[in-house]
Amino acid sequence: MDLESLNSFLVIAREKSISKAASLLHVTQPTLSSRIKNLESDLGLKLVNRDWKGIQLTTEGYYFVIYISKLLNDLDDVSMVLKNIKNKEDSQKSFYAVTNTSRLRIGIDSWLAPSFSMEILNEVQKASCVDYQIITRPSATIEELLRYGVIDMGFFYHYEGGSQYDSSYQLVDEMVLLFHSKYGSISEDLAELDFLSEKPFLLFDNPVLVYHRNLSSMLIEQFNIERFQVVDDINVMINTISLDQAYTIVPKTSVLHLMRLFDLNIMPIKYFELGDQAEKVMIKMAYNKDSEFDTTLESMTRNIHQELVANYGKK
Amino acid sequence: MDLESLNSFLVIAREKSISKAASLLHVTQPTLSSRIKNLESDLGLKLVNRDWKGIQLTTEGYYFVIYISKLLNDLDDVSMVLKNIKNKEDSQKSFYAVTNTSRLRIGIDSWLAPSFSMEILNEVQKASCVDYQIITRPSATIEELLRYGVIDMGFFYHYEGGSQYDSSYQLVDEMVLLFHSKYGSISEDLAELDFLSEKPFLLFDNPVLVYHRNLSSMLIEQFNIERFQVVDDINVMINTISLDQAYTIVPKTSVLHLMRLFDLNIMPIKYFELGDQAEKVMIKMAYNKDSEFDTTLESMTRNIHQELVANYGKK
DNA sequence: TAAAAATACTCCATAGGTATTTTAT
DNA sequence: ATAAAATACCTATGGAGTATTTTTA
Repeated sequence: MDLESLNSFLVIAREKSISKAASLLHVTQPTLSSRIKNLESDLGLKLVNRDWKGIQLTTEGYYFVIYISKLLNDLDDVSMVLKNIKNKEDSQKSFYAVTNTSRLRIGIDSWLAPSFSMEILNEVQKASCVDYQIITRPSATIEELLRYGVIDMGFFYHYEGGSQYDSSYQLVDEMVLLFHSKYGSISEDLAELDFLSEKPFLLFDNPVLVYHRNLSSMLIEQFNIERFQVVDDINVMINTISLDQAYTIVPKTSVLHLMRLFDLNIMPIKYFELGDQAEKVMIKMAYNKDSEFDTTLESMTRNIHQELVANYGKK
Repeated sequence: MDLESLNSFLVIAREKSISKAASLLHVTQPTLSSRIKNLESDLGLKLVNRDWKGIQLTTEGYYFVIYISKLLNDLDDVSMVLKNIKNKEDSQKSFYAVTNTSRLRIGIDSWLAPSFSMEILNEVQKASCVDYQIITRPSATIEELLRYGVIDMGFFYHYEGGSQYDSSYQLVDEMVLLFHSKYGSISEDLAELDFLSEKPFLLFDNPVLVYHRNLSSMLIEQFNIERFQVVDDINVMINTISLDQAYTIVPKTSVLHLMRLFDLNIMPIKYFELGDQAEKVMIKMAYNKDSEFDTTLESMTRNIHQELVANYGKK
């Protein structure tokens, strides 16, 4: 699987014709033909249906386009930014700030960032650390960056089977059920909830959120969920629920920053902590022992952990 | 630039040695040497500094790692999801929902989604359209997906030089200055603001947000901003400002869903609409004329546009 | 001198081209 | 018959290997 093929696939998807795409890309038709053939065999599935009038995307092809187009755009953008750093000296000042290597780098999982960044920023401020940078990425990437030594501290969801950290603290994140506030306060027994069958379950379509996907599969079986609605952004999720179009289950921390709004009834959403009725997820906080900030990091991580435990409770 | 090289670069970055990376990747040292050499010449810059003890990342190298690691993870995840659709039949039910082709697909820019999704979901509900999907991506991707015919309707920021749409409505988004509420209500004259020089400017480090980058460069020149803080997530941005660690400027729509919290003083943030003092950005709403939903789309888009204008004003 | 990376050179795998066949209407 | 994609086959580029040299503490 190479970038050239991925781009070719996008052009083919747009033109709905290998021949047209070929002339646009200044290559021959058989070349493109074999490119997507290779792509398909790499993935182990058909991306397009061939037909004498041209081609059309398969279900998988549609799904692939939606992700690949963002991916290639992202790559282009990063390359462009890097090239601009070198070329344009008028943007130097601001990009120096962005790329400055000597600052403290803290990575946070994108779902944890809305709530955790508050305690983290507070602690950074206390340590009177002026040059720092918060990097928000999916958990797997945060773990990787920590291993690479590119970030000094990381806050992320940890799945079983992941690597071990000696220099880390942890925190348990439990699941909460989110639903429209017009439904009465719910009892302990989930099976009694009527909207579980009336409304669709809001499924998070983000390939990156492995744990959410696994969790969903589990729930679907456990509660025999039949109807689904799909969403890929937490704000859209919140809006969907507040319009009573669906219900869902998320890790508590991802909506912690919103709970005050739920409680004050500023947002018509209620939540129910599932406790042992759903699998919990583990949050890890680790720092890089090889970092130049080593001693500071140790105490910062400990303080942040204490702060988080105090604010969000449970172990 | 190919995926193999990008992955090799990550392993080299982690191992801080070409030789070690080579043995891990089961290739020879000269092979890897030439791979990153090619990568560097593609990008037109040095990613690593060579030295007799091994290699270390340049400033640009650091920046690149942070983006590339997410990018490759994303690609792996998408491939994995697609493979799973085919293989595991137990996840069929939920993934059918995700990949179902016949539903109405609506794309929204990630920054517009928190506020716009409310009106859009409302309209979808009114049209009693049960099978729909909201796709959240950067504006450039939304435009592309619309052109590909992969989504039926799109809401995105439009930059000059972009393509034209006959089937579209538009809306002007103006800039707002965000700062801690402890500062008094500000006058019309930005030059008088004391915190403009006291606090750092919060820069959004997201290569995807071209318009924000351009805007920043403009402001930096206009107000001669010297100090910067860097952020890559809107929630972290809000938290930073509410801790009075910085101020910033964003398109109004991206914080519309939070303004009520600012006004009610639930969040200690004030905003000031910059009006003509900063360049405005254009929001486009377009639909796909070739879609099977054609007639419905026409009226839906119009209704949503009316609704948005009524709620968020100005043209 | 030693450990790492760069260079020089060779080879072969494969991507891409040309010519042709297949397919479906 | 036609317009598109697939197949067969050939060619040549460039990626990967081996052997060697350069670099610097």
